[in-house]
Order: sequence, then structure tokens, then C-alpha cells
Amino acid sequence: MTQANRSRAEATRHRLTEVALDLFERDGFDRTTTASIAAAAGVSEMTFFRHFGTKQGVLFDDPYDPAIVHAIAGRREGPLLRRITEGMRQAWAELPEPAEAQVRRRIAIVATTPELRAGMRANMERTEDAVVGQLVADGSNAFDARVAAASVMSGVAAGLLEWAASSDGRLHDRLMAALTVAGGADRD
Amino acid sequence: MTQANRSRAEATRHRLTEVALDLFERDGFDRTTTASIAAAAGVSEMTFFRHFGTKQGVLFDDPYDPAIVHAIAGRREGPLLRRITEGMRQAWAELPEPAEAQVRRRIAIVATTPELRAGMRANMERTEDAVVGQLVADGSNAFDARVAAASVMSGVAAGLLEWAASSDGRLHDRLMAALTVAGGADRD
DNA sequence: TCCCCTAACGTTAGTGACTAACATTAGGGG
DNA sequence: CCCCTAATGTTAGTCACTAACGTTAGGGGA
Repeated sequence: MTQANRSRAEATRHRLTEVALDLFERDGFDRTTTASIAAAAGVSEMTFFRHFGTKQGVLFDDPYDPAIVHAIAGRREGPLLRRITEGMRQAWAELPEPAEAQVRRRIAIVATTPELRAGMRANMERTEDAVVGQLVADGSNAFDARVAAASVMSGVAAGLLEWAASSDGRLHDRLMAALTVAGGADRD
Repeated sequence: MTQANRSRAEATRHRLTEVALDLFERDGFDRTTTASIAAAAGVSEMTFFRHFGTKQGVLFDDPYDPAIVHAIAGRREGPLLRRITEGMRQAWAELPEPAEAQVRRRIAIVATTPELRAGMRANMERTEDAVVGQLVADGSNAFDARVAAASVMSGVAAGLLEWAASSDGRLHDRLMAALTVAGGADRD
């Protein structure tokens, strides 16, 4: 009852994503209109917006937060930067590795457009808020927690963008490297 | 020759900024149209866009970078995070303190709208690029430099947003606190 | 002081993202 | 197999932003 036709919506959504990625790669994000995406997927423009809200939405479709928050909870040793980066390491280890090609494809598109790079950061705000909430619950003051969480999130985002753009190395390695630097230690 | 009527343009620009800030504060950023800003300033809508390019542009009007880059140059001791935060401390000390009320007014507006928070980060990309350039020139690899610069810039941005939103403390103190946390050390 | 040149501004006509209100269809559950 | 409702369609807008071209105002050189 509450969710009849579940698969039809999912099919449309999947078709829209595929078509959108193709068009973004071929013509660039700016030169692709939402109308053309909808047309190529065989639906109306409204349907696109019902599924993704914004044109950028089709590129930012994650649900990671809970694992990260869980891995940070209770961790109370060392400076905030370390606690967050260590937590993210642990969360990453416990999560199933996502389809690397798929991820790279999306981030590569994001890397090419300033508007999208900003959007990526905006998208991480949700995760950032969750991290801040947990740190405050563990006794940190809100200001420090916010600054530390924002630092790490943006550091990681920057690392992912560099990875997707310069296409060297594996996702896992680059992520670990970014976490090391963002944690305050250098490598080499 | 090359710049007749310099003062007329500056006057218009100044009028637009004042009026825009007033309207943003009164009605919110989203509910203020560029048309209404232009009308209230007594010019056409086109003139607004000629001066600021985008609706957000009127809020992001800085020129800080050179001092920061200069303060980072040559600094080669310690991890990247420290070198950047220490450099920013030094740059801040050498620069004339900006009009605090003016700054707070703008950032307070930015803090209230997600779209603008993202825009603030996008706006710092220019400074971030400059910092990365200097670090690479000083021998760092590009990946680490990018991650570290992004971390610090976003940490600072987050700190400024918290400061303007919760209106406690002085700009200088909050900035220093943010730099401490973003540098990898905690306070208290 | 008085033109004159050009920066600054205006007008018009458009594109494209996004929204609201209401009508229609398709497909799974009873 | 029909019915109910999620999913989609239609229409008609608003608003940020752009391009091309026409108009004015005000400061510098005579």
C-alpha cells in the first residue's frame, strides 16, 4: 500500500542517473539541460526534479553518515582532528568498498566544474553536522567540534577531487593519504 | 582616458552593496530578487550584474590572498597543517584589522543560507589555490598540499560562520581559536 | 569653459533551473 | 481482475543570468 510501484520509480531513477552521467561526460555539466536529460530518459522534466530536486542532485546520492558517527562515538583520546580521521579510517574499513569506477566517474565530473565542487562541500554538510553532534555529545565545545569536522571533511573532499582528476592511485590509498594529512601528520 | 567616471561606478557599486545587505537582512537572501535590489538602488538589473556577476557576488568582495601566500613562503618546519595555520596567523597580524561590524554583518547573512555557505567555500578556492601554489613551490607534493590547504581554509570558514551566527567573542579571538584547532592542537 | 569620447548605464529578448496546482496513468495488492 | 494510489504528465508561471545593441553622462583635453 504505502509503496506500490516501487520498482517503476527505481527504474526511472536509475535510467535518469545513467543518462545524466553520459550527457555530463559528453557535453559538460553546464551545457547539459535538465530538459535534455529528461527527454533522453523518456520522461518529463518534472519527473527529473521529483527524483533529484536539483540538477546537481543526480550527482550527490550518498548515505554514509551513520557508520562514521558510530566510529567516532566514545573515542576520547587525542586532539579532535585525530579522533575524526581515525574514526573515518575505522568506518571505511567496516563498510563494503563501493564500486570504484562508479565513484570515480561521478567525482571526475564534479572536479571539472567549480559550481559542482562547491556543491560537493555543501553535500558534506549533513555528514559534518552528524560528526559535530557526536563530538558535542562526547563533551567537546561546539565551536572546536565544528572547526575540526569542517577541516577533515573538506580535506577528504579535496583529496577525492585530486584523485578523480589526476587518475593515479587507488581510491583506498588516496583516502588514507588524505586522512593522514588532514590529521596533522605528513607522509613522504 | 582608460578610466573616466571612476567615481560614478564606485558610487553605484557602493549603493548596490548597502541596499542589498539591507534587503537580505530584512527579507532573507532567497526572498530578495536582484530586480528589487536594482530598483532600490535606482539602477537597472543589468547594472547589478555588471558589477557583481552573480547575486552572491555582492557578499563576497575580498582581496586577501597575497599576504597569506607571502607569510607561508619559506616556512618549511613542521607538518603542512601547522605551516599554513602559522602563516595565516602571521598574515593576520600584519594586515590592518578590517571593520569588524561590516564583516560580521556579511557573514551573518551567509550563515543563514546553505546556498551561501557553499558559496563562501567556493570563494575561498582562489586563496586555497594560491596557498597550494606556494607550498608546491616550496617542495611539497600537490596532493598533500591540496588536502592541507582545503582543511585549513574550511576550518577557518566554519569558525567564522560560528562566530557570526552565535555572536559571542571577538573576531580576532575566534579566528585564533579556529587556527589552533585546524592546526591539529586542541585548546582548553 | 566647452565639446567629445568613452565608460557607465539602459532596453529588449531571450535561456534555463526550478516551483505550484491540478490532471492523468500505470501497475501491484486485495 | 479491478481498484487505489504512487508515479508521472501538463501548464503556467518566477527568477537568475546572458547577449546584442542603443543611450547618456561626466571628466579630460582644447
